[in-house]
Formats: sequence, structure tokens, C-alpha cells
Amino acid sequence: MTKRDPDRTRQILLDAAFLEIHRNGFNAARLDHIAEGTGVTKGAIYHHFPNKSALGHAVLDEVVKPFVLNRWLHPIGESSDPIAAIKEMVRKGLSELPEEMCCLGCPLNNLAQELSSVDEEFRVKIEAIFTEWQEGLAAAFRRGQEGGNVRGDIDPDATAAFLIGALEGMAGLAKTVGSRELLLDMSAPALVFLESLRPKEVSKNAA
Amino acid sequence: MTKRDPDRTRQILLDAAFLEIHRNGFNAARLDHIAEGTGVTKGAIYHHFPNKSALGHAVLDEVVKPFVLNRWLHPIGESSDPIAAIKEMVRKGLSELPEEMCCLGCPLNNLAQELSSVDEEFRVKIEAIFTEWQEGLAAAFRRGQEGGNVRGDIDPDATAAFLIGALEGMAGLAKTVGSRELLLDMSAPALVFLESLRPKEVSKNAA
DNA sequence: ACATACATACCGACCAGTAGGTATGTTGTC
DNA sequence: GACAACATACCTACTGGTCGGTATGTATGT
Repeated sequence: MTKRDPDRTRQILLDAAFLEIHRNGFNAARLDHIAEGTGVTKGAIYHHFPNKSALGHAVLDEVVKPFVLNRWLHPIGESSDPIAAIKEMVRKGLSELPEEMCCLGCPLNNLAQELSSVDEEFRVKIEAIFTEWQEGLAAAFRRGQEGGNVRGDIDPDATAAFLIGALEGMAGLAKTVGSRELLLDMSAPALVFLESLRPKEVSKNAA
Repeated sequence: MTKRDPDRTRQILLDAAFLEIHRNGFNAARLDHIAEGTGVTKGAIYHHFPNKSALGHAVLDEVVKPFVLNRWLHPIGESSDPIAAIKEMVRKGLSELPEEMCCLGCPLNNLAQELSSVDEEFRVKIEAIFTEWQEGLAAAFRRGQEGGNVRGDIDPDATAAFLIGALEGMAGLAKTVGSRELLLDMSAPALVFLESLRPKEVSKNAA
């Protein structure tokens, strides 16, 4: 008997759909579960979204994308010492990750793995998010190279892609094993990798 | 019509199922497709395997597992310079990977991502394969440490896990982007990481 | 009064799995 | 070596449950 509030209802649906999809994947996500969990009926879902795919796209645009970029790109800022900034981001990003998230994997990567070879429309959208992420990281590496804080002999774009791949891979492994601990263990080698991107002559503070 | 040959039929089914699952994922894999593609009927499939899950398990045990370990662990052998051996394995493994494989991702990781949070039985089996892989790599790193070819201050287990995660992440990204080129680009930073595991004092041949 | 916001009952396609059959071996017996 | 007796391999048509989607209703705000 709550008052009507379409925007709120929509947001509730998005959040619930995000969780349902994150837990089960897009295909296995059940609209009935979302309806049940929110108290919103299926009719209402279909009032706000024309079909399941559209709901998925909205979740991707309005929940997953900000979720990922706010946590794994934007914290870097405009630092001219990207290695330190990225290391800090990785440390914080991982340690602050709630337990359940560790075992569910990265929501973006989950969708990427599940849908990229099946649904072209999703694939393109997911690829665009990865690209934005990659370009942000690559730009940071370039700034570091210009400031002399990053080795000049590495390719910023490839390195950015590898870093993203490594992070997603770590999340994926932790998901499979169902272990937050493994995720934290792997962060050490990840930091080793980042540190190896510093120029060789200058040692800097390696901590 | 061909003579009866249950073993051959079974193998044909396994191979076809592997492809169907690799292309579409386990849930989206259709037994009817497998039947159609092989000329074997659904009844025959259910003669050889009690249900779809059992078929999936057989594919995992008899096709996916050897596929992955033979390509990404066994080539290392017993070398006491694991970094060189692993770098060589990565280079070869990636360059020899057929075009379609690049865009379909690692079959093991695909299953891991799709099923680990859904089907516990699959998850356990997949985790065991990852563990075998990780232990093999960790043992190699330990041999390297004993021989003075690998930094003593890194954790072999965590490093092995990270390496696996990075490889799987690379494969996943390449799958999303649908680009073999990206996969090859990312191999350079991966080799940078491996090289950073060498002891600092001795420079060795970095090529 | 009218549109928007929601609810309920239902449809139909899809697909794993089954029932019950036929064809092709294999083994024993004389 | 031939023929029963049986076992294994495989086929076809069907079913039953699931789930995205729809048709049609009712409530609410302006």
C-alpha cells in the first residue's frame, strides 16, 4: 500500500535484477524471482521494461557500468604517478569488497563471459565499457611515462588490457574457488607486476 | 551405414558436446544440436550418458582437462628455469591457438564462470583442475627458487594463482572483444610480469 | 476522464528427459 | 556351424515442466 513512485519502483527493479543476474547469470536469472523478491509483479516489470533483454541492458548501463568504473578506474584520478595510484586502488578495491562479491565474481566479467559469444548487442555494450576502462588506464600509464614514473618501453594500451584481464581473471578464480582469501593472496603478485612497470634506474619506494 | 562402434560413438559425442558447450555454454548447449550435428540420435546420447549433466562431466574430465593441462602446464616439464619455460609455453600456447579458440575463450574458464556459482558438483571438479594446474606451476616456481632462477621473496602459490588468473582473464577479454590480436598484444605485459620474477641482482638474458 | 502505474491469469514455445520400440551383436548349446 | 537366447546399441514420438511474454483487468494520481 505504499504510494506510487515509478522512479523508485524502477530503481528497486534494477537493483533486484542486478543481484539476481549477478547471482545466477543473465539467462538463469528469473523474472519471477525478481518479482517475488521485490513484491513488484511481473506486470509491473513489463510496464517498466519491454522485455528481459531491455532489463538486462538497463542493469548494465545504470548499475554495472558505474559500479565497475567508480571502483576500478575513477579512483586513479589524474595522478602523474599512476603506479602508486593503481596499487592503492587495487588494495582498497579488494579489501573493501564485501564477502559475497568475492564469491560472485565481477558482475561485468560474468556478463561478458556468458553473453559475449551469444548476444551481439550485449557484447558490443560490454566491450565499450572495457574500452573506456582500458583507455582510462592507458592514459594514466602515459601520464606516468611522461612524468618518468613508468617505464618508457612498455605499451600503455597492452599493459592496461593485461591489467584488466588480470583483475578479471583474479575475480574469476576467486569465484570458482569461492575464496576471498585467494583473492587477497593474488593481490601480492598483482602489485609485484605493477611495481615492475617502474623505470629500472630509479628504485623509488617499493612499499 | 557404419558398423556399430560404441567407443567411437561415445568419442564422437564427447567431441561434439565439447564444441557445442564451448560455443554456447553448458546451459545453452542443446542436446538436439549435438544429435543433429553427429547424426547420432538423442536416444543414443541417453544410452551413453544418463543425463545432460553426466555428459558435461565427461566432457570436463575427458576433453577439457587434458586440453588445458597439456597446453598450459605439462610443457613446462621439470625445468629448473621455470620462467624461461613458462614464457616459452605462453608464447607457443598463444600463437598456436586457432582463431576460433581465441574468440570462444578458454573452455575451462567458460565453464568455471558459468557454473561455479550454480552447480556445486561442477564447481568442485573445475576447482580441482585449477588446483592441479596451480600446484604444478607453484612447484615449478619453487624449483626455480631453489636453483636461484626465481626471486626468493615471492609466494609460489599466490604467484601461480595470479598467473592462471591473468591467463584466463586475457582469454576472457579476447573473447569479449573477439580479437586474437588483443590476446597477442597482452602477451607482452604477461612476459614482463614473468621476467619480473627473476632475482634482481642477476640480470640474465632478458630476451 | 484520462493516462499512467500496477496486478492477475493465462499462453505457447522450447527442451530435457522418457517410454517403448527395433536393429545389431554375442554367447552358449547341440 | 547353426540356431536359439540374450544383451547391447540405437531410434522415434511423445510428455511434462519451465519461463518469457501477453491480454485484460483494477487502482491511483492529476
